Amino acid sequence: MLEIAIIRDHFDQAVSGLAKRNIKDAGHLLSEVLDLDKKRRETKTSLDSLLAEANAKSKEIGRLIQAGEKEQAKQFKQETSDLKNQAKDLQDQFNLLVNKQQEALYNLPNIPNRKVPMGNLASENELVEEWGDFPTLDENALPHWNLINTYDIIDFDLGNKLTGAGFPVYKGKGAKLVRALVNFCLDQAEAAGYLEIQPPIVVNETSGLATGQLPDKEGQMYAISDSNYYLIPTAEVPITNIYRDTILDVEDLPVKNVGYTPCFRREAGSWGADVRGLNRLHQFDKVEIVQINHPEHSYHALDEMCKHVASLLQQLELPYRKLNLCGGDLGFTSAQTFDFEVYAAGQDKWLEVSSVSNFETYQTNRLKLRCKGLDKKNFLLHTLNGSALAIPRILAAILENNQFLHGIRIPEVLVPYTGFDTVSK
RNA sequence: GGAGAGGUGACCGAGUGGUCGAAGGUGCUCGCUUGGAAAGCGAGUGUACCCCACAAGGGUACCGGGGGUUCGAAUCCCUUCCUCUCCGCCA
Repeated sequence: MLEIAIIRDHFDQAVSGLAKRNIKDAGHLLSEVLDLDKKRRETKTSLDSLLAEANAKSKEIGRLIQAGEKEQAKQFKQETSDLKNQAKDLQDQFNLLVNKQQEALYNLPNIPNRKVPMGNLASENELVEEWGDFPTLDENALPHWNLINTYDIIDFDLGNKLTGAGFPVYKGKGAKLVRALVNFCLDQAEAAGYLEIQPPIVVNETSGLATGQLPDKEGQMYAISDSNYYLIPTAEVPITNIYRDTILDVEDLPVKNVGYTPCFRREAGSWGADVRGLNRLHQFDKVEIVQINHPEHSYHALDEMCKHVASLLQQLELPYRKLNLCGGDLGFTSAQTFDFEVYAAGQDKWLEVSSVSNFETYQTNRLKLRCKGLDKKNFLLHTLNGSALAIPRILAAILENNQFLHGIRIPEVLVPYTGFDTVSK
């Protein structure tokens, strides 16, 4: 949720920022919010003074009763009662305005950082880095959804039997590869100073609201019936919510957490012919890095997190490209996002394996995650997160890029984790 | 799942309708004291919003969450969540 103070104090910047997202009437939307805010404050002011008067009279009643002046007290009671009735109406008005303002703010996306490029389509994302050479494959090279059958390491039919589409069963070396990748990612993050967290993978409604999955994106999460619990779509939700309603000290910063969790996504409506095999799943494994940082250092942290992701991909020998997402492609809550895509040679496609974002105060405003400054004043912190990494697509690229005639070579860095260097029949 | 107890500020812990944003203690900050430290003494020490210059100052709300009774509630009533103890069940 945007801070009302930002809209109030930097109106023009907010308008031009939102314009990058192709929101045409941004100026109109924002002035509406400011109008509501103005009314809200005016109502608050008169409500408060009414209540102040009623409180003063109430106290007086206490004194009058003790002094035995019953008649006077009786009259004050009546007066106070009237005041309270007026206050009640104002209170209702005030609550209505608060809700309206909040709703309006919920519907406004984050303001893109000024380095976010203009653009509407994914094709307009800015290529900022490219690494690695494309593998040269045999002409009989296969996409991973064929390879996994050949070597019997991942079984979609079985998953279908147990659950449904998008819930694969990993077997033998397939299962081992997943475990190896998770452990590799966790170890790398730990070495980079991240504290490992193993959170619940089921969260309540409050948590979903705080990180913004609710109320607008219910379609993304699986809800558990007969409770207000949800399966998490990413470890970001439980890990970030650890810090909901907290005030950190400057010395606590930066907070760096990493967590491995399965992630569950309904992906309602996004199932298509181009989404095969491991490219898009309803359940998948992901290692997520999260940082909470001082506003002055958050963009440095964003850079640091990108370098971390790049290092993982390089060690895994996967050719990748890094994209600075344009306004139109930017996630609702993000101020700036870099996507990492690896090249999967078997299907000749770039697969998004990591998305690293700075949310600035957009999340912390709802989370009420603040920091006590040296001047004793509280201010909102910045949150950042990124996948490091999304396992199935990494696995897909490894399988495809390292295939040879009778097997698949495992990247060297993974061998200590897998215990084998080749997948073969 | 059954029975009972309880949720108060950073922490411990008073408070059963009026002057309680909340006694007392601990912790923390600043000052005095000291060669230095400890002890001691004094002052301060929550969050959000509103007025105002985001100053000083003032106001409102908040004693797990929500609702109610009352002129007035941390205190009474309803509801919900959570914690603890005992019993049962169980990886």
